[in-house]
Amino acid sequence: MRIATWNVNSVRQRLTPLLAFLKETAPDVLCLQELKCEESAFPRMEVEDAGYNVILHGQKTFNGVAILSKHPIEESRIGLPDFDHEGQSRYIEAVISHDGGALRVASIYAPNGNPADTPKYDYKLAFMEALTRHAATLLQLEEATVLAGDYNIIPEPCDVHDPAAWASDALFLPQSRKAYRRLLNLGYADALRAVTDDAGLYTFWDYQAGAWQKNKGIRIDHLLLSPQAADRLEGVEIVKAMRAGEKPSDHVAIFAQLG
DNA sequence: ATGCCAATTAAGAATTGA
Repeated sequence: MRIATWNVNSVRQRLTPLLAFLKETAPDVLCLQELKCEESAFPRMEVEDAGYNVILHGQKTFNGVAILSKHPIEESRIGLPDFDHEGQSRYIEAVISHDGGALRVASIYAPNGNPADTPKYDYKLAFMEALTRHAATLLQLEEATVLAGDYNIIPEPCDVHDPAAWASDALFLPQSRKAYRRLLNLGYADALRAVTDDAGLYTFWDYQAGAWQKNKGIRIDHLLLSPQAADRLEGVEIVKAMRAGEKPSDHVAIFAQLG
């Protein structure tokens, strides 16, 4: 069972790379973020023709999340409980059935939060609080669960090319990192950190200032695994080559393989 | 310190992103 997450930065702009990705890597489940379109504009036919079931929560212009699955989608929820999302489509969750088992998967697009001295940062922290509450509830189900997506948080200094340059950024502020740790401390494993301590493993490179060419990246796309999922973890792969493709997203996909 | 680039909306430039 291979689960991937990818911030596509507009699913319509990224349709060709998306279909190529599905064909070449054949994920069992793919979580997408930043669709940047309403459901009616989502390329449903193309994705279904590629062999995927799809559920999504779209929104005009901004945000938007989806779950694509080769396997049946049994149940789903849109939005976090007890959270006023202010019209922003950032959370969708589904149960995927496969080989007689089940896997719960969430596709998450956490707020950026910049500039940090504005209500945008308050919203980021409020979202993380609501996500943490819900993640705690999900743990009580004692299921294999994967909380995947763009968390917009750099967990540790080893996850950013130049920690000092990001010190006052909403993605790397102590309160942001603390919110991420709080989520892990519930009992979730950061899939990448379960398999390696290596520094410099990034999932995002800015379009600007030659960030990709200079490898000035950050790690902000994460797969969080419940204990039942973490016990099945066999490997993690960041698909770095996607960033060098034609019309790339500024994010690349990351896979977790579960046995 | 700021822009650098990309996408959206909508018809030029503003907003958002990270």
